[in-house]
Amino acid sequence: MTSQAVPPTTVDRLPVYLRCLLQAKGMRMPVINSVQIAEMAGTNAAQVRKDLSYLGEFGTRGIGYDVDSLITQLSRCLGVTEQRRVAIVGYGRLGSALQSYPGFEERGMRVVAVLDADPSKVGTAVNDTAVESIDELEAVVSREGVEIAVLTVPAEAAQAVANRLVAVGVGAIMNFAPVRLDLPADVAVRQADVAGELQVLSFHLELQGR
Amino acid sequence: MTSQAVPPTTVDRLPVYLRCLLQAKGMRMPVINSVQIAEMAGTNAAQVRKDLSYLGEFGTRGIGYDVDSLITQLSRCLGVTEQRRVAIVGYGRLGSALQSYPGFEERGMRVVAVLDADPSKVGTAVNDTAVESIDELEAVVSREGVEIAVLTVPAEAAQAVANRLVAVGVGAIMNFAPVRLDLPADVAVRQADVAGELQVLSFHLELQGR
DNA sequence: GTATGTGAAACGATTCACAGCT
DNA sequence: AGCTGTGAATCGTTTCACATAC
Repeated sequence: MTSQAVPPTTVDRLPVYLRCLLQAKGMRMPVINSVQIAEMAGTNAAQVRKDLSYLGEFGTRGIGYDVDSLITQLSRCLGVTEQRRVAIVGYGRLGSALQSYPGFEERGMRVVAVLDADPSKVGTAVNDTAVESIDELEAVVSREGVEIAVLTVPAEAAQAVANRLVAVGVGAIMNFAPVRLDLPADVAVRQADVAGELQVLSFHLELQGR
Repeated sequence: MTSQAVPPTTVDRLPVYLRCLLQAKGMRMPVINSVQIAEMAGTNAAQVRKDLSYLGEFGTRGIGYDVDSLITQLSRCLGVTEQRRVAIVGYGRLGSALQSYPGFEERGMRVVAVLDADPSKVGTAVNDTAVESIDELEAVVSREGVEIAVLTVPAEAAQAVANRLVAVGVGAIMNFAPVRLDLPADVAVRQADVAGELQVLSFHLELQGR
């Protein structure tokens, strides 16, 4: 039923659509159409319809999309009907900021473990989760059933830690260290590089002679 | 000299190339070729050459690229030969993590101002920068010559704060709030949405039946 | 009448393959 | 001989426009 081969560009937009639909639900809209979704998401209606059509036929011609049912469908496609089990590896400033970010729970992400190499940080309790030693990485990942890891360790450590995560079965990694990870093709990796993003903004300023 | 119309996909990769070159410089490599850059950056050689060719002719046939001079060229294109003046707006956990991130300075970004709406945070000194009131936004931006703003305010406040930033002449905004900003076309905007990124990873897990 | 779903057209990005320079 | 720079070919994405369904 779920057609294979959803284009990557489409996948990147799905979380945006889901956010818009939740917002529409918050505004008590029972039904929404592609023009409205596009407006909220910052794209155009044709794009919205094409994107959704890769996942199935969720709309009703002449009417639009039922907000609740489209939320259900998108959540299913994104695999966030159950909370995903997330570990934060590296409890520095960024790691701790992410650990206490309230936006995760409501979007299907539960932080179930926090790891750090620094013994002085280990044992610190944050919310209901304690910081555990990175030496215990394998045990913690198994015990908690970690599915996604967020890497906020120093750049030098990132590859080694990623290797260990993959070896214990973690299939998805979001990497905040400014290094490219070399991992098996079946592991999903997203790279976050804030300084790099700022440089892209700087490029645009430069173009305008600023 | 700088040819117009560099494809956006190319621009996104330029910070990656610059990072790789700095790494090569650190390894005392005087010269590098497109195969080596590609390997470090996680692309292929043809892509690297095409990308660089949009910016100019920086290489020497039969030899490769002089590392130092390519660093200079890329830094120039990205507009980071001088430090860019950055303001962090919203001194919550994420804002404070970014404020103290050491990776900015070495990549051409200087945090010159930190703003927050909470009076209890105002006046707190961090590094050499004090947190100032968001009421003073216009004055601070002018005084410090802010070029790029990093928005780490609550989602509800993001659009209003962004409007004020643009009105005082900020031309580039990196937005961490999970809302699409509606701004004039000449303002450069990058959206960061960590929860959304994690949902994309979740999609890939779901595909593999995980 | 209205809005979806989708082939076809237009557009943009990546890869190929080689001429041109060192 | 070796590596860049680049047209041409391929591939993927977006947009158009309309048949189809309500």
